[in-house]
Amino acid sequence: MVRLREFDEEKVLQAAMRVFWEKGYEAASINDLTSAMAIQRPSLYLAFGDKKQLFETTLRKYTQWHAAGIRKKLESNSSVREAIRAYFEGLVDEAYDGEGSMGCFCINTMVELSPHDEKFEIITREHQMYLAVLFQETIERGIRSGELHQETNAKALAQSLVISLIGITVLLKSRPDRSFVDNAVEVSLSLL
Amino acid sequence: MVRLREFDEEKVLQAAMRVFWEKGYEAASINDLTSAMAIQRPSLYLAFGDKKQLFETTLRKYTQWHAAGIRKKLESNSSVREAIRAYFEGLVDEAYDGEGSMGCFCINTMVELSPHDEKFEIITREHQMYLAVLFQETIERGIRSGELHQETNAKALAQSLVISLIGITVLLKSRPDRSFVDNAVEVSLSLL
DNA sequence: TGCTTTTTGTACCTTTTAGTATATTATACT
DNA sequence: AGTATAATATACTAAAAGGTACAAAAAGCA
Repeated sequence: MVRLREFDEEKVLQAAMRVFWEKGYEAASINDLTSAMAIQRPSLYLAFGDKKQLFETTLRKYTQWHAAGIRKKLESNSSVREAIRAYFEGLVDEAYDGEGSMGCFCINTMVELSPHDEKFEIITREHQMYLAVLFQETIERGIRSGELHQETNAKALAQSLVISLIGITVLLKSRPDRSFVDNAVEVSLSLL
Repeated sequence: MVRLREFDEEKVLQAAMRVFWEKGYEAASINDLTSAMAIQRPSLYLAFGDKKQLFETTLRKYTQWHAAGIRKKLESNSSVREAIRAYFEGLVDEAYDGEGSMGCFCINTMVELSPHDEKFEIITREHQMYLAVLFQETIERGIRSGELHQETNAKALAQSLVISLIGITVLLKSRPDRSFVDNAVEVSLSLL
């Protein structure tokens, strides 16, 4: 029965994600969203619920996409050191190439919403924990292959890398001298 | 000549700072501010300019206060390792003692405003650079005293500590298991 | 073809937003 | 004491916010 959606749900959600990612939850207005999504206001409410629900949907999409991207990059290099180095250096390169990067939607949400909304506290925490597991598995692979010392504390090291990742991503927003970030990356990698 | 202010500028600025610190720039309304400051709306505009100007004033106050606090803590212990450890552990303790901590106003601003407003990009960048200098001076003191190796790269290490500080402060907003943060602190301190 | 059902577009609602006009009050100086 | 001056309080404005009512439109099925 009946009339079907005229828009591609996947595409409009991606447009909404981009708006929330760039502006944050509060600063993104419904008008910003409907413009970017190219749908009418009632269609938004009908298809995705209110602003908070739409935000949650886009954030969940983001965390899945983000985690998959990191996993792929970490698995793409047989050398664990090189894989992790490439990931960190890629982040930095992106930030200093032309227009700069957009940072991390999940980190933005941790700062803006997690302290005031338990739902987002949980979503963001679980994402960071998942990233830590990805790093840990990568480090354990390096231990098995003999690339890293047998006594390496994979879990603690992985958690420390997640902390560095967050710190770098946030600091990049203030556009510091590249050497600042390069040094920090080098020190972090020296732990491996 | 004439009628004098009925309010203590220092106190009301502190109240405003607290509002912006807790809620962020967008989510803090003028009503929130005037309530917390216990002044009337036109008094706010007359004394402090518009919302953005007031925000900037409170942020500058914050960075001064924050830097002075860190400096004092780092100088308060003759052992450099112990001073830095105490600082990081104090942060974590605060976050897990009862109601949790409020994070860092400057970091919040880096995430919310720096990407969209050059003025805040500069203020937040300079604050982080200043913190890095404070850590660097502390590390150099440790090198001079013989507590740290002569070959220690004080600058790079200090910058890495600032990155860790940011990462920990942000991650704490998602209330992760304490062991996560404890491990990351331990790894960071192992670099000293 | 016509009926049912869901999406769409227009227009609207209420509340809240940042910011201000104005009149009143209180003080310091003449 | 009276006057000039600045801060206060009340009340307001215009714009924008999030959200919705309702009628028109479109598609599957009888």
